[in-house]
Amino acid sequence: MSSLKINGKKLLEIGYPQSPVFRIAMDVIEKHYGHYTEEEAIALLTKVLADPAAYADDAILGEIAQELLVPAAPAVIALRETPVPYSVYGESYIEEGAVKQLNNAVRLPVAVAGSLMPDAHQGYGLPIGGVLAADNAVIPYGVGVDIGCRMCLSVLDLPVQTLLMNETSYTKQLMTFTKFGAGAEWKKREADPVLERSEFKEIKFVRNLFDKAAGQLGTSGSGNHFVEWGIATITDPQNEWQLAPGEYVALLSHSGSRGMGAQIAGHYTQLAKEICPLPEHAKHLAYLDLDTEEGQEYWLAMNLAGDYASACHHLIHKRLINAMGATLLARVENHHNFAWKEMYQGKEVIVHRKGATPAGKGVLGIIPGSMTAPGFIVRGKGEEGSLQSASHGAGRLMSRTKAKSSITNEVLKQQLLEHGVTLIGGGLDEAPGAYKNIDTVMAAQTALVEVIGQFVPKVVRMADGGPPED
DNA sequence: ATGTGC
Repeated sequence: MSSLKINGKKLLEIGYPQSPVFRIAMDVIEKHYGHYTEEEAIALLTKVLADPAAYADDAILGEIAQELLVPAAPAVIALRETPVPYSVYGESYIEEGAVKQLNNAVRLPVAVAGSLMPDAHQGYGLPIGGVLAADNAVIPYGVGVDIGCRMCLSVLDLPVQTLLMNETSYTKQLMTFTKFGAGAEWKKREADPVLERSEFKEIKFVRNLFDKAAGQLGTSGSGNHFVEWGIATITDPQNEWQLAPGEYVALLSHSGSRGMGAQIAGHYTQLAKEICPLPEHAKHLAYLDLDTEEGQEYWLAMNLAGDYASACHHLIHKRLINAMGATLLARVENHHNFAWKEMYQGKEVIVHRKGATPAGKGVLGIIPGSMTAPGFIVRGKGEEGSLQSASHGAGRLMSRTKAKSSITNEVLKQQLLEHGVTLIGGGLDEAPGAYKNIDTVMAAQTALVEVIGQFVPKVVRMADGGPPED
């Protein structure tokens, strides 16, 4: 018995789509029509392609026909040749990969304007430190994997000397009331209004995340997340709280929406990629139209994740402030991975900030440095060029892998010693040397924010160093 | 970033 094998090129010539049907057609011919000549087989396949419905119930050819009846994948959406306007702050400090990514983003059909912050570096889709305004559409990876990743600073009434002279109780409470690590959960759960939200009932995908969210409330996760005690210095006499300029004990935290947000990000970006196929080099920028059910659902889920991240910070701060018997004097907090409905040139747009601090006129924010470098309390200037945004930190100088291979434990220890910083947990990938100089970054954005105070870390807790290399 | 896979 001879066994006929159909050439893929022939299938293309007669108009077969490059889909699973290719493989199926080849297999069916080889298995059932091995005695045919190539001409006969091609004639048969041509007839099936011309009218697949007529063959749908055929015992043998039905397999091919049914695959042909599957609706074709939507055509790839082309990027525009001409970008919309975009600005770059601190261009000389920004790696090429980040600029290339923004260049794709400002060519999306829904793009309105873009901006790159001075701490920008390459990410997935939109770069970290990237800002993009879109027309009635939301890009899940324009928000990022950690939806609602944010900062929270509490300025307290504790005497500064208590932290500088004896940090024992600060360290002890940090160990008791913070929890780090991927998947970390508290054994004893706390009630919180965010867990009562109707989205947990109304959105099917979100419903399944409730248990994880309830267990992880008030935890910090891993990576660059931290909770730290330090000294805040208020420098602006005209500050919003009428605090006397000077030094205060303060608590600073950095974390996001934990597993819940990560699952939401993953689910809706997958959905976006199916609905909105973009060219390969821009595929992670897939967006959801806000007038669609999927877009609406993501918007609600994203906002829930943002509020959940906020609740996590508030619980951490409440527990630590209570444990120290302190009173809250001032608080500054902001998301830096999120999307907002804002006005731009008289029109409502969706502003994505992925690793960028909102900096509308008079809006307060906190931009952290590193575990040994100061962070800054800032007041936005409402600069339209940056879409009313600023950097979200110093930005990475080295990738995690590069930091782990080029920074030593001795160097890190020496830096901590020099700055009088106690580090609990943490890995070399988060060492100060892995980050850009925060002063340089701040100098590149004087048009975007004014500094009204700073924060110097003293006792820092992070997740233990990353998992062992494979 | 997340606890588990182009």
